[in-house]
Amino acid sequence: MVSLNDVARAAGVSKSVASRALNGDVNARIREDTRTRILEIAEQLGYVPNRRAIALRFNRSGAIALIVPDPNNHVFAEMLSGIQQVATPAGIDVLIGTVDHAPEGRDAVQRLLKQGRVDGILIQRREDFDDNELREVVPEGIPTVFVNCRLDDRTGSVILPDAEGVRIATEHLIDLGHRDLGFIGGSPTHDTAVRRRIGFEETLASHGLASRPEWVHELGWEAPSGAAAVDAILVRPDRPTALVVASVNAAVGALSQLQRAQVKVPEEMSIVGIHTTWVSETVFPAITTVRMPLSKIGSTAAEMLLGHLDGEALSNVTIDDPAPELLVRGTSIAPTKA
Amino acid sequence: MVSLNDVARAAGVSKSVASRALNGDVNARIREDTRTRILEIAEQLGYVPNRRAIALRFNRSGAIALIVPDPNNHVFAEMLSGIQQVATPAGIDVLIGTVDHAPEGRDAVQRLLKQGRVDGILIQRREDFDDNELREVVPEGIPTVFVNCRLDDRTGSVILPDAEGVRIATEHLIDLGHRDLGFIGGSPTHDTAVRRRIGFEETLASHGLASRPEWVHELGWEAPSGAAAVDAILVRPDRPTALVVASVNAAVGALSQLQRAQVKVPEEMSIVGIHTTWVSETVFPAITTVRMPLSKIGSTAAEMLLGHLDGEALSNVTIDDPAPELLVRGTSIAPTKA
DNA sequence: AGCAATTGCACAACCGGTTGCGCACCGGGG
DNA sequence: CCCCGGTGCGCAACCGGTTGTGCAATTGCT
Repeated sequence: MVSLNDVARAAGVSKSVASRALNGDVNARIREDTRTRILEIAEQLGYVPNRRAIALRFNRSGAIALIVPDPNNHVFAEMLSGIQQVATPAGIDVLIGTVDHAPEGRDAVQRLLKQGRVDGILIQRREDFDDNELREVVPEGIPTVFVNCRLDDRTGSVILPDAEGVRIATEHLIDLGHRDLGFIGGSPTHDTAVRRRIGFEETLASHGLASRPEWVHELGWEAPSGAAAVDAILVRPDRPTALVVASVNAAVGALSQLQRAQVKVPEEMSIVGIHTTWVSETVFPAITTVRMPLSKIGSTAAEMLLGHLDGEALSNVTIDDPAPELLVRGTSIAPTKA
Repeated sequence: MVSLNDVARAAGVSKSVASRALNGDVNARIREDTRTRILEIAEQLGYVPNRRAIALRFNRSGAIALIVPDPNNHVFAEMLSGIQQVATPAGIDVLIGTVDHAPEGRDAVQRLLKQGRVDGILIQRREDFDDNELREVVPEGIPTVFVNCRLDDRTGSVILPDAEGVRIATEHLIDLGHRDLGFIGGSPTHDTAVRRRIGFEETLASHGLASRPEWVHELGWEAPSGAAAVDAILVRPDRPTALVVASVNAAVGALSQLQRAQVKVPEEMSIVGIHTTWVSETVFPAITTVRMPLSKIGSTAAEMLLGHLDGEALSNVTIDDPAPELLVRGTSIAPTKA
């Protein structure tokens, strides 16, 4: 590796002049020909500043960590792309990590910062983390932005318009003529899951409809939970004619489980999910969903974190632009007269 | 952050003694009580060595990069878990990156190393990278292990038993009685795709069956490619009774497209895919697949890279333990007599 | 007691950058 | 001629560790 010293020596100047020339220091007094000579030699030698030295000098690593429950998740991938859109131009690298339950998880996350590997973290709540556990993993004082989740007494979060998204999904079904609606939600330990369920209940209420507790199942966001919720609904003698599923993976699980149970979708049961992925677009029938601004949540969170590292205050933001968008596919039609 | 200096000062010793005590330097001559005092104080102060300083001193960052075509991919996630299993205990962090086409992609990858952000890279070939482009992105001399792909003249690769996996899939169908087999493969620019197609052809040949070129489509590994391949097969008057699909996402695409075209799976068309994910297990019918040792490929590649960074030679390895495993699900049955 | 060997620790250089400051040299004005 | 200010550059400290070496104090031996 060619170092600043190598450049300086080749140019016949000292490290300091070389550094100032390469950084374009306007206050530096350097003869024009010296400056260009240094730049040329640096170019020629392929000089690249050593991040490790910079990191030590400025006590900044130039990296942030993204802590996710499960990298095997499309929602995460779209968020990541938004994060990279902000981080990469800023010269910031992104490190992906997962977090176990405390105390191992807590230690791992804190080590990242204490060791100076990263300057701050973006963290997505695990579905099975309650507030206390989340608080313990990310103690106050470490630069953190919560993504797609919120911890009540903490600032620094970016969330989606969850209630609004669910309202759009629910009203789509109501507009089609459905009156008997079920809800398959995430685990209620997760604040996002709670917001979505409330969005469902409120939308029903605003249309003068009642929520049927036996049709509301909050088991989790992944496919098996969606399938289990369908099982729980199908054992009952009376069924809803449509399901609002508060996640896309659970919607895939629900759809498949309905097909397994020989319930025709959408003829006998409509489904609307939240978020859209290649899977929900690919399966047959493709799933009607509400697209949420996932990429935007990533970019906004990254901007907030980077700003915070530069001294700006954290805040709690809800992404409302772009607005949630209904994507009508093949799993939602008017209820068939029985 | 508490530094070594802080510990030394609190213990009333010099940096050097503190460092040697904390590192358990056996050659160091330190009085026993001094040593324990230092350790206690370090513990008490919560001292954690600063990685940035270590990185600068040893010219090692303690991180590796995993370059993938698309983090939104289950295959990648399982590999990542294998990598983390090796890297984490070794104190090595993993940075996830993607790579564009040259020259931007090349520059981005090389900057990671030149800047000293990472010590080496694990790279998975993009489906649309030919040998030359891959070679350009990762020039000789930078510590690299190719994962799930191989570049002929380069050492340092870990691949799957691709031909063997496809053989198992193909023979499963032949054993069921299928004689008319189609093949949906990845883009032939990718060496893995080529190995799998060859595995298909050879298995057919070894059973005295002929491959029908019009039933062999190598469009890509993702769901839309699988769907497109199905379209291409269905337009013909004669059809195979079963499909070997060389990836799992394309298998999902193929299954859904068949359902769209009202072709009953598995009654009218069987499908066997390669790799298994929650999607292939969830959809209805669940897809019969061959599980490949994806986690192992990750751990093996990580071990090779870390070993190489410690001076060991690179090699080209095929993972044959655990062996590929046939998972019979719902998309493969004996052909129905027409 | 005298000398060598050993013990216990501190000093300082180094990794590769950035940056405050000082110094030599130059030209211009009184 | 002297002084002053500006110009162009180098010196050295610093970030936080590791490590070769030096030096005093203690110990051991005769």
